[in-house]
Amino acid sequence: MVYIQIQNLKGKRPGVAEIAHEIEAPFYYTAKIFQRLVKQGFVRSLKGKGGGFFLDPEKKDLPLKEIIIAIEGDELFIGCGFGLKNCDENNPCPLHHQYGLIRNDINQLVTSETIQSLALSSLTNYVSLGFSREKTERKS
Amino acid sequence: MVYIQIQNLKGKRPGVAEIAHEIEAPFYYTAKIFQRLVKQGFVRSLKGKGGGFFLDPEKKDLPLKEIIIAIEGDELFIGCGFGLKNCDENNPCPLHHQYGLIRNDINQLVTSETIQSLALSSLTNYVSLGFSREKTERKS
DNA sequence: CTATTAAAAGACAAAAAGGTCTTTTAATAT
DNA sequence: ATATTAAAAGACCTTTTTGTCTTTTAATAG
Repeated sequence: MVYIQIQNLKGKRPGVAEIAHEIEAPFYYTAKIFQRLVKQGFVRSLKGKGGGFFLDPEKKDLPLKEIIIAIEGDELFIGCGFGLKNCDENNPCPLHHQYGLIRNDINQLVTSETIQSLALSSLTNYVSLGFSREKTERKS
Repeated sequence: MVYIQIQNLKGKRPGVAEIAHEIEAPFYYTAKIFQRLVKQGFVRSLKGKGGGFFLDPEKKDLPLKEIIIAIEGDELFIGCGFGLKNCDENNPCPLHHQYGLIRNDINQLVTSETIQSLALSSLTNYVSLGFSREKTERKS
């Protein structure tokens, strides 16, 4: 989704083949995943010539966290480091406190960053896409 | 494994039924997992009356990291936050730096903690097992 | 209107993870 | 020795994840 938004900001709409190549995933598998994302409303698509994927202007500022929760649930953000069901403040597992600090940082990261913020920083900073090895031109 | 060591420190050797109950996992599934851990040398076992699982004195001070790597590889400790194969310092993904900080903390945690250190802190501190809801007596 | 392009839908299939059960082996206690 | 206990081994099954392919639908260009 970040890659799509980066391309959108450049006025392009990438298709399955392009996205699959960038993230080094199989074509058909990537296609299926985006079918789900479109159905869930996170991404929009256009068929036919010049078609491809793009982000709804209202969705591009969603924090990563909401997208992750919609796709795989909130276990990462609230769950125990050992995966115990009964672990909480009253009944902490041996890793409870220390893992809690890390989990807080994860929450902080995915709450403050959005598809748009990551896309913009990829374009603004001297940071290549991470996806492919194409060279980014700097603004200067 | 931490639960086993806690029990070992109390002079007991828990069996599959007890461990499975504590971690709220199915009996047979738990049994299979420990068969693997025994085969890999992380845990030892004794059959028959009074039998059960216990940690080799030499293994109980292994950092969690080594155990995790042996079981599921080192992806968690070196991998990209977005799961990209091509992501590195020269070609960073949009999350590279920020996720790197979190990954460092994870590495720090699993490098400094061992089965023994966690077992001891469960027994020493006012910290219940996290596993069951049994009350811990304080030392005082 | 027709050809072309590209995603959507849905059927399949392979592989991995999760889970169950039976039989065998190795301890211990009597 | 024998009975009992408990893990080891391995067969088997179910569910989920991953991956592939064909057909259909929708958009655009000419």
